[in-house]
Amino acid sequence: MDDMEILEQARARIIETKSNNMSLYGVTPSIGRLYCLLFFSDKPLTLDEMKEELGMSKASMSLAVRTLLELNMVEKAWRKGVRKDLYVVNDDPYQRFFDYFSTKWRLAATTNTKATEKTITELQELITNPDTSDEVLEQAKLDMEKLENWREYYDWLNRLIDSMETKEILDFIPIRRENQTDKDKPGI
Amino acid sequence: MDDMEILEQARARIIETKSNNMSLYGVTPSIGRLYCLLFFSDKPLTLDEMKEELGMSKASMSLAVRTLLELNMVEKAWRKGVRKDLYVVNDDPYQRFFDYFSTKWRLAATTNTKATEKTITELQELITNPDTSDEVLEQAKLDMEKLENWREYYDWLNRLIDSMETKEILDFIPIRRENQTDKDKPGI
DNA sequence: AACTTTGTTTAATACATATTAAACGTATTA
DNA sequence: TAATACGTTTAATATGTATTAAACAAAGTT
Repeated sequence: MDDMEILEQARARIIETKSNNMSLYGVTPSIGRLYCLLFFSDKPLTLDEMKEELGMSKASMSLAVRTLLELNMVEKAWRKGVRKDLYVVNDDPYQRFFDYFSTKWRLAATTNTKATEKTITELQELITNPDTSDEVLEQAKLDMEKLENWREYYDWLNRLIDSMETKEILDFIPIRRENQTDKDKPGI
Repeated sequence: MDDMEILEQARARIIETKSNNMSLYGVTPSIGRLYCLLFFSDKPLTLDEMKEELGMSKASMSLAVRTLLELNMVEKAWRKGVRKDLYVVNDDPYQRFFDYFSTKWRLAATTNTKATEKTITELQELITNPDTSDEVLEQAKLDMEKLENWREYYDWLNRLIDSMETKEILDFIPIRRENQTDKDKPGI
């Protein structure tokens, strides 16, 4: 096996693993493979190049790229004299992780909070209303307790997402730089 | 609209919102509805009761419950004299969140770390081998840099998941208790 | 042991989503 | 303005996953 084959095989392993695990970000393996293609590419790619490389249609590439753009996993690039749209990976895994939370999870937290608060208000009215039957009253009280527990959790979740957006989370879980050069090390 | 209808409608809103947002946990809306059914139920339910309530087959309920069990979102319950299996929700949203990370995300982090480290080793050999062609050598060096960046990130991700498993994350993002009773409050 | 009850697996079906070819709109070039 | 290049949308198809009925296995009851 020559050296080029070794390199290809090494990349193939990463692509295989990565494109499957990307289901955690809610994307399909084929979108994951596109991400990996861009990841290993040393230059921005066009839709035609992607289509060629992955053997898929241009329409698929267009949709896949849009998905990755929405997740902030790829970015548009620009090159003088090139009319076609070019794309490169956003090669910061931390940012990718944080962006995912500040879009998808934030949306869920917001939606849930709204529904929960509206419902809590309604239940409150039901509970204070003297016409409410005993059976419904008891159920409403139980539901209230559960929903307030959830509301508290969504508040916590929002603060967790805040800490990712502001990167304050890195104060708590610091990045351990590997090839730390001398000038980066704290002084004696 | 009588009080029972108001209660039902209130629950319906939560169920609607929640069962859709649960796609973040990688489960389908129908599994989400099952989770909500158990959430609002004031007693453990059997497969037959779930099937009845949601109008689905017993086989579906069996599969759905297993999925929720794997995610630690429901637990088996037991009642004297009841032969059928009983299930209740694990009603701790924080725990549910943490469990999700310590299973799904941990698995991804572990898998990716292994693939990445194995590949880094291979690339290292390729780089130190004097027979490697210049073209491959250059590519290998670029790949190395990217992969080491990722390895660092997986290390960070693992430590984040650690902090959820140990709940140390709550030292950084504390829970804001709402109906805090006097005895819970810190002394003067 | 024979008969029930309960939960799971299997194989078939229904449903949803990913993918594509073709039509379309828009910008660029000549 | 006509002609070309490019990306997106649309409508149809392919593929995969969710769901179910029926067969099966395991445990409980008589």
